[in-house]
Amino acid sequence: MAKITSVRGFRDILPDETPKWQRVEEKIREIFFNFGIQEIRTPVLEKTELFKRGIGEATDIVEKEMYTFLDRGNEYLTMRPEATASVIRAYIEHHIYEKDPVAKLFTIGPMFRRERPQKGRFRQFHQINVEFLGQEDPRIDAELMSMLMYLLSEVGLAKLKLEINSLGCDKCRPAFREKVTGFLKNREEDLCEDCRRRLVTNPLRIFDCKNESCQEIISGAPVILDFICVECKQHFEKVKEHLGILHIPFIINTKMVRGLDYYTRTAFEITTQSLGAQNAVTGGGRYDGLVQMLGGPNISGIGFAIGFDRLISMIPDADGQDAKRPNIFIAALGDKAQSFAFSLCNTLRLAGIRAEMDFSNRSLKSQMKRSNKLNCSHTLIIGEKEMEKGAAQLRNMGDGTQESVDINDSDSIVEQFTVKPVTVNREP
RNA sequence: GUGGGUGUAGCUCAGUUGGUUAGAGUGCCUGGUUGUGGCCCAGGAGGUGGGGGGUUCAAGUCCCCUCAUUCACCCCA
Repeated sequence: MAKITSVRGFRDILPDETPKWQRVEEKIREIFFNFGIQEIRTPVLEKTELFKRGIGEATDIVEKEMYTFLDRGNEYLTMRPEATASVIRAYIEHHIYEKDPVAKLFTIGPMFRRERPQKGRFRQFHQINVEFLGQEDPRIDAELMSMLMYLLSEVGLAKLKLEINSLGCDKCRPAFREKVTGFLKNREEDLCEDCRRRLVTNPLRIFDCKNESCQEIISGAPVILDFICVECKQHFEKVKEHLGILHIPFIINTKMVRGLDYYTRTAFEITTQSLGAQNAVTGGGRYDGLVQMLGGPNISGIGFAIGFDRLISMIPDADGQDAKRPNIFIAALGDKAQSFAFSLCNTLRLAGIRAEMDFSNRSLKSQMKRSNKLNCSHTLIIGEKEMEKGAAQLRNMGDGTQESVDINDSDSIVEQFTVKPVTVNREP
């Protein structure tokens, strides 16, 4: 029979890697807890319309990267390419703003975009999203970014670069957009092929172009910060001020624009070296018009997304951080001992002890080897002799010492391996 | 969607200008003690050379097609 392989761009995360994912996720949840951010879980499948309206019809994501299909009910559905639109949809649908004027939400899960896979880019990838809703105060922008920087350093990333910019609002951005378009129209012939196309579809993206000649042209282009309105300007000033208060280093990148249409005012991106071309670990920004655009009240919001896969690939391996719990391997020799061990193994597990055994009834040497390989702290040896005497040999795999234990007194074995519970006082 | 690289054992990879039984390390199994792991030693299993076609007396090696993968562009987290 021919092998069935996974779908292109969809990968398996194997047992070797999952402890790292768990460790990082645990750390992140802990930080979110301290910052008062609650988890929300939304479906992977949404109506296509949600993303068309939320992300923007003319964006690359919507135009050519979404997994969209006509459902049996004659309705277009899409595997979510990002999470913000879904979270806002749920926020509106369940009237979360009625319960509390401010909502701090996070979600973790797979997203889907049909791009050509490469380093740090998969068709199913994972994001950690945070959305702060109902807060227009620039301090929340600073709070969000400082938390993000803290979070990334806590999970082990170094040499992070925070870049910020303001994209203005729907009052001032259109004017700037026109200004830029006008400026670039005059130099259209010198732009690269892609940028000539962008001039029509999304002129602001030309700022991002890596082509040298385009960069040269754009360096003389109007700067958005000179065009944003007084309110946006003040907001941006306050954001910078409060990042300073929290001692968060940042650089202003007036050329940074975002790829999704819903962003307004504050936009930011954090990059590192070690990722190859996909150097963006995380990015985000303010989206004050999005809630309304999706049929809700006029509520402001700001959020970010971390590329979980990229994050994981940059974090050094645990190296013993996944602490070995006391555990035991039962080496049973002979049929009688094997069936006794089968039952004992279960008893130990039910008592909360990680226990393993080998059903093969192989030589003691082989079973010892396996115990060693599994990194067991102890091996309980039960053979014919032990079955007769009712006393097995408990070998410490660290120092090689052995002691005799009563095999019918499983309670005392359990006691030896039980970790003393640590009491945690957590405010309700 | 565009361009380049790479597909040889479970894994990481060698393999000279085409040449006879395709190798190493690691992992796996067994043995070196009547029933004691790690280190060491010995032996063993494991390969349709990604797939298909072609050139040739002869192809893992050269050519074409195809698939997969990877890096970059694009785009983004």
